[in-house]
Amino acid sequence: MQPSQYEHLTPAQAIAYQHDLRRQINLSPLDKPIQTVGGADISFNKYSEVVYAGIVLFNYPELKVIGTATAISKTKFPYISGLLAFREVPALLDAWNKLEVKPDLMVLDGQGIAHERRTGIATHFGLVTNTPSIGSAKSRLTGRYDEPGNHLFDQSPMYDKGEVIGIALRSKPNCNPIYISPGHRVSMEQSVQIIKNCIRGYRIPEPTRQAHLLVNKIRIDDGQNLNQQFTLFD
DNA sequence: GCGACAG
DNA sequence: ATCTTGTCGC
Repeated sequence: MQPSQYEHLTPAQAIAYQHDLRRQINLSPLDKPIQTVGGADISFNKYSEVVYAGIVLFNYPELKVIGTATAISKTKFPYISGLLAFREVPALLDAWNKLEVKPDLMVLDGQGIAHERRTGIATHFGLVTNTPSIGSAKSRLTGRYDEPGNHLFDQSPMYDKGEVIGIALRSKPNCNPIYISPGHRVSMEQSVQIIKNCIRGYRIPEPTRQAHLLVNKIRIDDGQNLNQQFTLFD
């Protein structure tokens, strides 16, 4: 199945595809230390099919920005809880394909295996690109957990059907936790450690945080261009 | 049937 | 997710 064809899938077909993807997940630990990480996110205007995708590359663990890539495309696939990847991955791949050099690992805004079928957007993206990936979500999709303590990096495991599917991590005191889960080709423990190394005083880890700022900027800029074009005619 | 429900 | 200013709390 080609991501460019996702918009033609029915929800039932998308779910069937997730069952297929699930069998390909590999959560064995990374064998080599990573030197670069990428953060990805998308943005869009309410009621619009236009999506703005962006990826920011950093060296690791210093986290200096070493590159970016963006893409603007359209999607017909609606937002359906549990099927987020079918809406966002195609646009992210457009940005991904523009990168001169691919990062050793990607951090996505959403779940990895902390998903009812273990196929959150981070897992989906990791499988499609055959790249190690981690999911860092701002809210819970599924799984039960006890609230982690209120100190930096306090954590609590998330369970679903008897297995640990993620970690609720206190990335900043007095803020809600973030939900970390491996996407593909990285272990649960490594995922948490890498995300902790990407926290820079904000609740959201730097890769995803910078990607979010980037896509919002290109979205606003794009809106400015539209107004500018109309202005040229009056 | 009811409540939950990534972005 | 997006629309948006001030405001309560650490």
